[in-house]
Amino acid sequence: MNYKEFKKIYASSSRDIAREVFLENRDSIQIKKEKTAVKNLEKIFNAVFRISYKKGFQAMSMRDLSRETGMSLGSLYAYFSGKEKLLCTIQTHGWSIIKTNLEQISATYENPREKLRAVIKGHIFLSEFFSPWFYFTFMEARNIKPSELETVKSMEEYTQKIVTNILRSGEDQDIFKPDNHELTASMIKAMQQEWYLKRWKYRKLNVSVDQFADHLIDIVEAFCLAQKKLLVEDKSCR
Amino acid sequence: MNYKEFKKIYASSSRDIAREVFLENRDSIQIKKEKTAVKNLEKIFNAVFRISYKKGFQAMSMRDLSRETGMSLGSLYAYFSGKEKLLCTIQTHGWSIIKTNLEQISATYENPREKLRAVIKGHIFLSEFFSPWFYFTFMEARNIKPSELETVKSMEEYTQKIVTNILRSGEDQDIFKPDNHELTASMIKAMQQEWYLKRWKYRKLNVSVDQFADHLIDIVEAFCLAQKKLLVEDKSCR
DNA sequence: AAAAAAAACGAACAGACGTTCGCATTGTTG
DNA sequence: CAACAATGCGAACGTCTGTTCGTTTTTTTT
Repeated sequence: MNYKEFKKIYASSSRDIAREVFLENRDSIQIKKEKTAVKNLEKIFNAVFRISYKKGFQAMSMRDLSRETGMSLGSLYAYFSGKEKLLCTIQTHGWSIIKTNLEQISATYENPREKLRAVIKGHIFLSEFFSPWFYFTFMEARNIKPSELETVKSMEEYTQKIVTNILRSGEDQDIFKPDNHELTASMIKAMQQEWYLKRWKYRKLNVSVDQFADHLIDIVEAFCLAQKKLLVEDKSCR
Repeated sequence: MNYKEFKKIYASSSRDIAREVFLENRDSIQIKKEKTAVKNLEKIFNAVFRISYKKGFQAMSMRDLSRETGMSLGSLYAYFSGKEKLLCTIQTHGWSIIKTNLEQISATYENPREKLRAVIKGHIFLSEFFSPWFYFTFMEARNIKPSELETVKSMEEYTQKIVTNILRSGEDQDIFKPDNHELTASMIKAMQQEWYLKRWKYRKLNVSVDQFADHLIDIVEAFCLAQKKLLVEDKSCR
């Protein structure tokens, strides 16, 4: 599967995401009409991402946000009870996007090698598709208050566990070689994060998301596959 | 080389770093006596790192810094002309630490395989030793003003180029297999960064810096070494 | 088109921010 | 132990912050 095919299957617009957030927070949002609320939520999120990317969420003032969205200060507070709540909503929903999609992808495949490929690629393609959400979720994580922070950290551990488990079950079937799979999973995650944290670099290098994902999989398989399988190139599930 | 040996060779205290910063900025610092200045600079840097780690540099107020250092607001401004200057000084010196040490390590070895190992390990050991500097340099990079930002970005490219060049010269000597070395170097860097960005995770997993570095080198060599060399384990330069 | 509901507005407020500066304290020199 | 320089101090200033709320504008309903 390449990114183009991926997009066809998992297509969902930023409008769709805004609608999800609206339905989840209907009680705390003062706007009744779905159409109005969704339209403005979308505007708000995009503005937050644009400003935060440049100077960070803390440095973004509500007046910045008002200017960028074209909405007044008063209006903004009809959509969120405060700046803190806004941050928290984006964080929570960001993780929910990652979790939901990754679980679905993981459940689709049985064979560990295929599964590993699918999950690695899936994560990268997701981060490409929801780039601002991923970037924001990572970079602004430390700004949320301690009570919510535990939720976020457990999410982080959860997504890593998915990869660890694949490696472990692959080892049981003699497809992957034995090793410290927690550590390997961490490394994989670090390389996946690279894609959305340093996107500007790869645009400059003219590296496509497909190239990046394939390269990462090559590295992982060169290390993880049991030796005897190493020289037998399996192009079938590429 | 392991971390313990590394520390012996490259030992320098946070006091030493403070002295370097003092000597570099003697004209903009109002304090004349080296002993006083260095002592307080050290206090200031440590306080900045502690606070910034928790809530970020932007969110740190000068009153926070005053409280954490035990110095008055007025005193702080004798050491730095302003908050912006403080950020800039730490950023600049952080990169200088990385660059200077990495160049020295790189120059020590000739053989590409040894050189690659030394540079990878060196970077990780450096980041362990100067952990707050590395973390701060990465996480607060986007807060510096655009004019200085180019300097920082070129530093980033420079340190990556060191690895790219090793891979290239290794390919010429048939030690490494041909590939997109820029991309591989990026991946290596991403994994190196993982160590100082997520240090809490590895403390929890009980993974030592030596284990981490060795694991990373195993991954890199499994992928980079030319096939015929792959099964011949070379323990000599571990 | 009148009445009611929903949404948008932005001046105003209290508090926190970075920075300054006149004065107090400490350390050094003759 | 004066005299002086060096350093430390924190109240005070203007600006910017997040947030509120009475009002106006827009949309929907009658």
